[in-house]
Amino acid sequence: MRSNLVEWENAIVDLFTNAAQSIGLPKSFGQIYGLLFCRNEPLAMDDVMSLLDISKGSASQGLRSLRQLGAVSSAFAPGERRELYIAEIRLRKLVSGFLREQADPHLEKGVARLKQIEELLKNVKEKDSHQRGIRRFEILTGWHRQMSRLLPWVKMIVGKSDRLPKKSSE
Amino acid sequence: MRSNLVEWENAIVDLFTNAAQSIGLPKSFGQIYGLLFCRNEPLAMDDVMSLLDISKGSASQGLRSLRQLGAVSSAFAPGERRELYIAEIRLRKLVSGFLREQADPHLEKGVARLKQIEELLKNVKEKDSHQRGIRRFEILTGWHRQMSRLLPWVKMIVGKSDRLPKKSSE
DNA sequence: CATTTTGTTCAAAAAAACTTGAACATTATT
DNA sequence: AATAATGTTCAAGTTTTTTTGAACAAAATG
Repeated sequence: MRSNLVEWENAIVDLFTNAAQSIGLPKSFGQIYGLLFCRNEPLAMDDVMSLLDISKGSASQGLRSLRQLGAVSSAFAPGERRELYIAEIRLRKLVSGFLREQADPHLEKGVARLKQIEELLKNVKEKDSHQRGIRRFEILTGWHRQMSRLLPWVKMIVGKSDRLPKKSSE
Repeated sequence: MRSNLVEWENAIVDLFTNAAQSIGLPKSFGQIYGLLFCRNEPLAMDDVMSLLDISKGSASQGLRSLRQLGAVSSAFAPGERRELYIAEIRLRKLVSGFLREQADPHLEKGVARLKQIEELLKNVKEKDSHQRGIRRFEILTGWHRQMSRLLPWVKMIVGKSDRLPKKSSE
């Protein structure tokens, strides 16, 4: 990574770049979040662009999506016209934002799809096919229920001891 | 979807096609799993290819990966030389296979990356940067611990009432 | 052992996802 | 009001991922 950042910052940006990709987010989102995560002071979009060598478009879209995910929030500074950004570092918030924006919508689409399948099954004439379809429908319905139950638990569990004891004073 | 399947089967294949993509697996994996999920009898690779209109390569790779994920297993039938496949329908198995193959490796890579960051921090001369880096390292370590704790819970919770009560006899 | 059946591999083609940058919009400054 | 600063959008370009299919390997059959 060609760069403007110190070594350990680069390593962290890399770490988040990978993490982002592994949960299905673009590389640039990871880079941006990683950079903000490293810094104590809020950064402007311009800073993000120049420190990471990414385009205006990526920076703009990345910051917007990260804000929507609750992974980044705006900060204000006196005598500063530009919008400034800081990383959300509470894991609970990150996880719940991610689930809200990514998992929940899928579960909802799931309901719609299940309904559609149920409809289709009503028009099935052959007995065997119908019975087989009903069985599959029931299985999927069960899965859906279980996943719906799971998410709240995840949000809870991850919240437990979120904040670390502060060793180094800051 | 141009096809050889009945309507409701197509709808289910579609559902899994989407599900696969949303968890970062290729479309074709979803199609294959979806097809097997619909059927009572095991299918051969040939059947998968022709029923879904996908290439040999996709079928071969898809079946292999699905087996590795524990989402599909081989079945044998008398007087059949080809290998036959059936879908694993226990959600617990599906989830734990997915976590084992996808999440666990990332957590392990995470440990390595954290170690690397820790190393880099040892060479940091400026006090401020060092302190900031240490703090970030601690946060990441905490996150890692929490995620490691979470996964076993997920595997547990999804297992609870896995099998549905059988309404329609089959 | 030649042939057929079944399955794997992998380079090239196709498709999908991401990034860029220039044009546009909006709001502040002079 | 003109200019400058900041931010958004989106078509086109780039990169990455997925799919295809032909060549190859392995095992069964005649």
